[in-house]
Amino acid sequence: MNALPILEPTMDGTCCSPSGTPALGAEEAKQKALVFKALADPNRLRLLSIVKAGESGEACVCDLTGPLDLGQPTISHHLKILVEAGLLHREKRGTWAYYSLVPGALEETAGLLATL
Amino acid sequence: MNALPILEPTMDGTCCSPSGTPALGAEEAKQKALVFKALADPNRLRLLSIVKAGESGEACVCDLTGPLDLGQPTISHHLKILVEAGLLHREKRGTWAYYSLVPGALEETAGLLATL
DNA sequence: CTCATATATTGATGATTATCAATATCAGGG
DNA sequence: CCCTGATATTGATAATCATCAATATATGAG
Repeated sequence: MNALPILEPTMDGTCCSPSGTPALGAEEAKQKALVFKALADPNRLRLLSIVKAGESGEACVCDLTGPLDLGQPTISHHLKILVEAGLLHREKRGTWAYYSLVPGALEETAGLLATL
Repeated sequence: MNALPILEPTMDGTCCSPSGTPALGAEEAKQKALVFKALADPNRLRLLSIVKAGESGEACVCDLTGPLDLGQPTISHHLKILVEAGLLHREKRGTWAYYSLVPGALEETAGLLATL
């Protein structure tokens, strides 16, 4: 029920994949796939993009329901997936929930491709 | 029925997304999501990894059915998806089909994250 | 041509997912 | 306390997807 530390150290025994990575193990692959799963939806990519493009670096749900042609519950659902993937950070201020990019998360995800 | 040139120039009117990208359009997001969809499966990540790790930089289907616990038709199916996403290249030599990484494809995909 | 082997395609099935409508929670104002 | 507005959760449904069994295609050997 809580966010998985997907982008945290792999914690499956081996630390940091010993440079000359031979091939991807089943468990490791499953972890990495989770992040790409979160990115595998056009609307979620647009959500990330809008959050990133914003002046303040953050956006509330109400800023996001407009551009995308989706209902509010669906937006909330997508945002939750992005948070659980470790890509977005959620901060509740008053009635509003503000979402912002987790610093370095996109770069780290790009790095996953280099270490395949 | 043929491979989509997903990683080719965007060809949706605007060329090269004018540096200060404001936000991701619906069409653009759909295209980018296709590549991440291809990466959003653990077994496909492992296939990419094995192909990449191979000495010769290529692998035939018979090299891939072993490590993954999947039937041959399923492997073929996953490979097709990776080819259509522009990540793998397929070359038929005799009875065998050799798959290799499309040069620069992974780097280009990593770049997609930077230009969200 | 016939056979054996490697790969691809088809069709079916169970699992996952995206979406919405309805409802719940939660904070602030009166 | 009650109301309003913002966001989250639940339950249902349609679509997509991963997998397999069966079959098809294609290539080289004899």
